[in-house]
Amino acid sequence: MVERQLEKEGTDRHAVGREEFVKRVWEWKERYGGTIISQLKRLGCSCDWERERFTMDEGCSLAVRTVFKELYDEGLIYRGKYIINWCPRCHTALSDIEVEHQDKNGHLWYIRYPFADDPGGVVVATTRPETMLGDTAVAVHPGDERYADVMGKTLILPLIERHIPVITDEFVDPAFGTGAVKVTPAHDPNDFEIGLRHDLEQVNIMNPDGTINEDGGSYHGLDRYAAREAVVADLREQGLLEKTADHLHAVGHCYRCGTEVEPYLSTQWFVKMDSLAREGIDAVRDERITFTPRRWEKIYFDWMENIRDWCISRQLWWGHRIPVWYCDDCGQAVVEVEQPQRCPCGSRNLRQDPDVLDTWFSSGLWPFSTMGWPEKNATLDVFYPTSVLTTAFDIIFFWVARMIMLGLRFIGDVPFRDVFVTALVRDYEGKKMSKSSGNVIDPIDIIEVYGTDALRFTLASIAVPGRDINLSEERIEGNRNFVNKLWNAARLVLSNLDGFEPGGVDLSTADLDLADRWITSRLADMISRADGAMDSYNFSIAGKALHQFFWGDFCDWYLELAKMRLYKGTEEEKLMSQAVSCRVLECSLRLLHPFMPFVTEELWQRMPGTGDSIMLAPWPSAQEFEEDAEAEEQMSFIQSLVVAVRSARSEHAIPPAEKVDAVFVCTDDERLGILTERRHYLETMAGLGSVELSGEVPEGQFPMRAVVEGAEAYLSWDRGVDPKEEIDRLSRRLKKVEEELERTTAKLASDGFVKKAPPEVVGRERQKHEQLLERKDKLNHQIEALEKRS
RNA sequence: GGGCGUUUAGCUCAGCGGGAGAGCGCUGCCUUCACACGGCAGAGGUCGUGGGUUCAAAUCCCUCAACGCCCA
Repeated sequence: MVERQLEKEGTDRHAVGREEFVKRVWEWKERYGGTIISQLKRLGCSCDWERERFTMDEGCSLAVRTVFKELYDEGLIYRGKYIINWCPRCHTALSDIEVEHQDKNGHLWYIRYPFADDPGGVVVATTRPETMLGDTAVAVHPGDERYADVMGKTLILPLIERHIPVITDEFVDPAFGTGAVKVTPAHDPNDFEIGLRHDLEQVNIMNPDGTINEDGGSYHGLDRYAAREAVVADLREQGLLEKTADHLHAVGHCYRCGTEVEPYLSTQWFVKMDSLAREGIDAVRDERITFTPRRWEKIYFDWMENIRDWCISRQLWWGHRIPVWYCDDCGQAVVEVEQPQRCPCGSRNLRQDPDVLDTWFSSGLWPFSTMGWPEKNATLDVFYPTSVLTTAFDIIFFWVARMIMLGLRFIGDVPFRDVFVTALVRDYEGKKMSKSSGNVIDPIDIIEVYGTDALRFTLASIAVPGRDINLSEERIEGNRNFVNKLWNAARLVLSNLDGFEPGGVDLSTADLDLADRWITSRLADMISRADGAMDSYNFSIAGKALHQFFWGDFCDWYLELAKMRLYKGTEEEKLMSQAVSCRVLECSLRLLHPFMPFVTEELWQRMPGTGDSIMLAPWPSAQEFEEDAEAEEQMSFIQSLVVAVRSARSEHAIPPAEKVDAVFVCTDDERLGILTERRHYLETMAGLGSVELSGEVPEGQFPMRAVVEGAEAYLSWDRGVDPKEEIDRLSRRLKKVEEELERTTAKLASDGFVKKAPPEVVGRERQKHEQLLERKDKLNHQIEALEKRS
């Protein structure tokens, strides 16, 4: 960012100098570094802010120097001249993973290299003709018979006129191009390896800025792209360009600035990876560390098993300076944690290595450098290892793998137990958000419109492990409505607490109403589902369970029924209802708190008998509530009748305020008893006038009818209902029942099913079949009765 | 080239061996004393294609197709 700023000012870091540049980066950091922290705070993240750290802090710096020295003394850090990835714009080396590959349409140029002594020559194919200026051999596969007679011959490198040998190497793919490849040890990683095997000269033809140097002959001074055109033009003129073909190939780009990366021969510092990687692999293989979802472990293994030494030096000015000093007098390199005063040879002429370390080198130490390491201390003892690291997949290589390796090496234990790989938040079309495509959603903007609670609940409830999130505003809006629902439900509960004393009712011994027992049981069930989901990082399932419980059970049924007792009940009924409402609401708030921290805190503190902060309240346990199968079954029976009546009313467009008269018929005494006891539930929830309960089908008109499991409803409305419409309505229901019956009949008729399926599955199917038969029968009777009368 | 993921209601996605689901959108009714950012009811799907395993497949295996991602 600072470099971009300088560019706008028409200057660059070389012009302002190292000291000034570093000063400006610090200024930038002071001004904008707080952005992410303030975003986290707006999101309601309850971190221990006193422990906030920055990678360039002095403590981290000491850890970095200590690690460097230890690894150096052990021989795991070394300096050498190798092919690295070079960014000609940043003027620095990059590690392998800092290079991003993109497929590009290029060309494959076929170039003839003439023999030195004979007529003819060898044709090589290349995607980068300009690098031929640095060629020091041509290679073919040793088994390639086409080239059997040219192996060992000498060629003349066109344009440069250098004599180069034809060598054989297993690496060459006979199927690619002509089967003969040019070898440029200083400008291609594979050629570099070939060069070492065959002791070839390494001719570097490029300057650090990507222009051709004096070893590039007449092309000296041209940049690499201009040089390519010039080389191709000259070859064509000399008749050495055999042909040009279109070719798609991957081109590496700098992950910071996007410039095409140049494989470049230079002296850099490296970390030997094999032993570190092996320990890192073992830690995951024997499950001292577990990834969620598990499939990321495979990605981790693939990378760790094919890892190459890590180039850690950067020719940048911002970062931890490499703790190496070179003696001007004896040439020795001195590696120390603190700046040495003199060289072991006695000289005081020491110069520190100008390079800095890869930022991921210091980041890799984060789990312990932030806890005061290398000093032994209580923080480290208590908090290392941490329980879970949450991150996105694109950071597994950069950071997670390195934290694991360095943690194991320096602390002797894994830095964390679980690695939870979160989904990536993409835009509504599933595109990765990026500044260049302008589809970035700033969480702060969303928060301004919908609130943090809605955003958090949305992210959590669509976070399914292993799947990316397409974030759309509609979805957030829906959850903003849920926050609103929560607020209003709480308002209802809190505004009806006259005479209520927290703790005044002992719910464990109280004589609870059916609705109370039912909601408590539902709550217990929801808690255990949510708990299980959270344990396995299934936030989506947990969020849905909470949403369904709170809106679908608590608001739509429990509170509607509670109103009856709150507004018109006896003093005792009112108290009971207040107590249960409060208890369920309070518990819901605690469960919802991780998803919606702000609204739950606000409401919780308004509730009677709660403490200072919901953040300090214990997590609810399903054991606090009783699962009550009987209450659930009775309630669901009543619900089905209510829904049946409401359907009939709605489909005949009877206004909600109008009362409907009903006779409910149950042949089963127990069910009849339930209805008798809870007739007021039916009255309130279904909008009924006169209600009669009976063991027998009633005489009379009853133009609306309904069948549910175990009961029938006969309804009439004083303003009349068209019997024809009712016949149609019931026939539609009948059709559905008959369709389902066909399926169950076929299933039960199958010998294989009855014999081989588990008995409980067959039993369930039989029961379902019986119920469908009963419903079909009753619907038929009802339709017939209506037809007779019309 | 190697690997991974996705394909289910108009849209966004859950479900991953025994009853096709949610949210949004849509249709109808409702200014009911917490909430119209609401209530009630409803329409809508041969679960990408073609095979296989199984008594049973959206769910497991294989083929293909489309889209996306990672690595080389």
